[in-house]
Amino acid sequence: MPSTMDYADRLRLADLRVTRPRIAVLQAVHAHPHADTEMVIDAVRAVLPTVSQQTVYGTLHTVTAHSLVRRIQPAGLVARYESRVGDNHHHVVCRSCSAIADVDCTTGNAPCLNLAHDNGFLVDEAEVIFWGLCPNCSASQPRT
Amino acid sequence: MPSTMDYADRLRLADLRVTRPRIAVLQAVHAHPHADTEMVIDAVRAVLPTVSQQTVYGTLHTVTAHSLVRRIQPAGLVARYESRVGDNHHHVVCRSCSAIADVDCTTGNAPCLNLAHDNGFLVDEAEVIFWGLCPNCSASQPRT
DNA sequence: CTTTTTGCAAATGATTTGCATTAAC
DNA sequence: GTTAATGCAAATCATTTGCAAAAAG
Repeated sequence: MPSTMDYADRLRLADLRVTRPRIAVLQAVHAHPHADTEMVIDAVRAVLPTVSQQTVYGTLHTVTAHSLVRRIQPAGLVARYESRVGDNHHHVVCRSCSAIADVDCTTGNAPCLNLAHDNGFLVDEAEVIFWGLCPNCSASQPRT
Repeated sequence: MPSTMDYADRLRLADLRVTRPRIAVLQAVHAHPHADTEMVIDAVRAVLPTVSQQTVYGTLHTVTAHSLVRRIQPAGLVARYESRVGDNHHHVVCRSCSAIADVDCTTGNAPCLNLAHDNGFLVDEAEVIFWGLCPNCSASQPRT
């Protein structure tokens, strides 16, 4: 697992100033995959109690823009963040409890990236979200 | 193109009461694919000027719940609605102007549904969103 | 020291909720 | 006549914005 030093280095590599709130945010996202902003705020404040909500919002925006974290936002849910970046993985989302899990790419080589007809769009990313029920929720809802 | 009568029939088939606002909402969604709520409100009021904003919100919710329209909400955008339902098609979204176009499914039959590992989730839908630049925006932004 | 980041407070904006009135069946 | 849908108003809630104070390089 990356140490505090690693996060400072990553910030420097991205030409960002190294601050305690930023390191705490990166740590929080790494420690809590798919956490939303509220959860990140809680985790950050466990280490730095005085960090403001807006700083966390701003920092998440900044580190997302510099690809230090990835933002995902399935329809109807608030934004979530994760530290796995640049590896083209996807997500399963529970319709009932909104739990999210990673899905490493599917059948062979991202077949969905091959558009039959792209309408003239210049496509740079294919985002796949699988919807369903997580193990817990499918157990409690035998048949809808 | 479906007539007013068709929309009434569809509402009845879904065990929904037939009202003028509902018919106007279904017409608006059909006439403006990928319209957001605001655009639907405008289109509805062009026909029925007194329909309230909340009625449109509520009606879109109701008809979505009964699968008469489909709701899509790419990350960072407001909810959009379309009348193509049940045909498992996907979308391309422009990062610059948020234009949306349909993408008919790619390699054969929804290959993305084959999860390598589903984490125990009971998956019922695979939603694919392609991100890029629409023809207009890629023309005005030669190279970013 | 200069520039960027932080914190505080207030604003924004899409969407939801509660309730009395009205329309569908 | 009953039940469900509409309209009005107010509330919610994630997220953004403006600006002065503090910290980073």
